[in-house]
Amino acid sequence: MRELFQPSSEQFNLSTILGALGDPIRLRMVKFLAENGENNCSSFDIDLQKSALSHHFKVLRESGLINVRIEGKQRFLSIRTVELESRFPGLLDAIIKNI
Amino acid sequence: MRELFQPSSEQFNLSTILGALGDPIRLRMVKFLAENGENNCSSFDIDLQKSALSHHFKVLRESGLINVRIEGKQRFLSIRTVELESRFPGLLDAIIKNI
DNA sequence: TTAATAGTTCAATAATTATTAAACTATTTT
DNA sequence: AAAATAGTTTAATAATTATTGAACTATTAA
Repeated sequence: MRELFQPSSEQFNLSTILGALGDPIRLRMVKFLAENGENNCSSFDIDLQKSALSHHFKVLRESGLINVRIEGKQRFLSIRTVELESRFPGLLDAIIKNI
Repeated sequence: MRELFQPSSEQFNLSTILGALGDPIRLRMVKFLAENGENNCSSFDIDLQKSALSHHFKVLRESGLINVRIEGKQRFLSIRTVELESRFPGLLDAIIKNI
């Protein structure tokens, strides 16, 4: 499987990040990760095909919002809390508190 | 001219608001209003036709981000700071500080 | 009262994004 | 080694959003 691109925090772009969250499904995904911490892709209770879920994970990942850790045949997703906080102080907190 | 719809703060929706800001042009518009306060539509230095600008103003307005005050033949736009703060505490500040 | 100004709206098209279904990759289990 | 699992990728289509240009509305100025 190919490398999964993840931007460095200097590459983060605010409107890209807001755009990624400007979708109810992706906002739900982030809310779930904020509440439950790192989880694999199958843990999300969202009624979409796996390829559509994968698409949304990709948008979140490429925006810089989530990290993907590969372990065996699973991918564990988590919010890039530290990098987001250092690049956009206070932003993620303000969003998560208001989801 | 028809009524310009503006949602009440109870009607605000987080992903709609984030989606409205998830566009570089609209983020620029909000940044301009944040820095310069209320301004009319022609004050924005953005290279788009007036109908396209009007479209972006509409997205911002319908999301609840901006207020439109009609005065003569001009429309004065401003950020709905108070209502946004009461509905999503800390959110707008965190975004504006990071634009 | 005609023309100019400041926008909005509409219809058509272009561009982007989302969804599906099938094929694919890598890993683990049997 | 074969089959199952956990996803990703690709190609096609559907749906949404953006842009243009022209027509429109309301107000003000000549």
